[in-house]
Amino acid sequence: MTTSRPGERGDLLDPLCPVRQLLDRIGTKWTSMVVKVLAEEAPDEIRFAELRRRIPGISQKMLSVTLQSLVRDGLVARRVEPTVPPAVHYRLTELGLSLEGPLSALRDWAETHMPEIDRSNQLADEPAPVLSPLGEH
Amino acid sequence: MTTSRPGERGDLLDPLCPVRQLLDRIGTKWTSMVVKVLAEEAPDEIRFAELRRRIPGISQKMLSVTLQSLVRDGLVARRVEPTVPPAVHYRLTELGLSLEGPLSALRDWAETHMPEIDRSNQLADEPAPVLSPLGEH
DNA sequence: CAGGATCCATTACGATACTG
DNA sequence: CAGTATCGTAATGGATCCTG
Repeated sequence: MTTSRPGERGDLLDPLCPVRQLLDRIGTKWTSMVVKVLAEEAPDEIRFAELRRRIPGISQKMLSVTLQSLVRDGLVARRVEPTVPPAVHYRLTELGLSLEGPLSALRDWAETHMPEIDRSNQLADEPAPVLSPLGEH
Repeated sequence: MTTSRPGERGDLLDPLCPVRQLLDRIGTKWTSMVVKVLAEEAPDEIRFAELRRRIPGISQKMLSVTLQSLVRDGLVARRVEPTVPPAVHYRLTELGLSLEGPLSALRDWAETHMPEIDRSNQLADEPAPVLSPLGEH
């Protein structure tokens, strides 16, 4: 997301507190939604195409790279059935499941309070309020 | 972060679930750390320079834009003492404080489990393991 | 089916210099 | 002191085309 990862160079002086590292992973555009679907709608396993269907707007490529990242981080397990064509199944690992707690807490907060944040932004966008509105008749 | 904000165009078709919107804000590089310092080390208010001192590595500019974003979102309040030179104080709003709960839960998870994620990545980096290690003597 | 490879637009971030 | 302005770079994400 914001701190480098592919380059792997340049973050030599970063504090890199753990939460920052974590946000660099789950903060990418589709990750939180992929985890959510895996947690809430995939009791057992789910296939690539089915997962994609449940995430409106995600492209094949983005789902692919998002899943690869999650697999690499050990949050998601990938199982290939060597048929032709292949069938690939994904599920949360125990580690991934353990993340669901804090993550759903954040989701709840967001659902409750994002409207307030939106309102705050709207206020900031409006032209500066007139102190004594004499100009209006 | 990942979904547009300045452009404000192009996200016409995004699902934009609340948690995504939230992560776009708190997921930027310095935001979580600024909130943390405000929550844990600034019982009342804290000034710009003092805040900066508590966040090693942040530049003047990045602290500035991060704070502006937080103020605009209504998570942080800004108070200016009109002296010369000016003294500007920041503190979390109630909304910002209410975010601290979920956020610290995420922090705790990160401190506990990031090492596992790191190990998982190291495993992924190593050359593929030999199935029957006969080549080693 | 489940990706990989390319190309391209936008953005986030950093470094530096300047100001009321 | 607390910013703003400008510039350059790297990286994210989208669209499109190709394949075992």
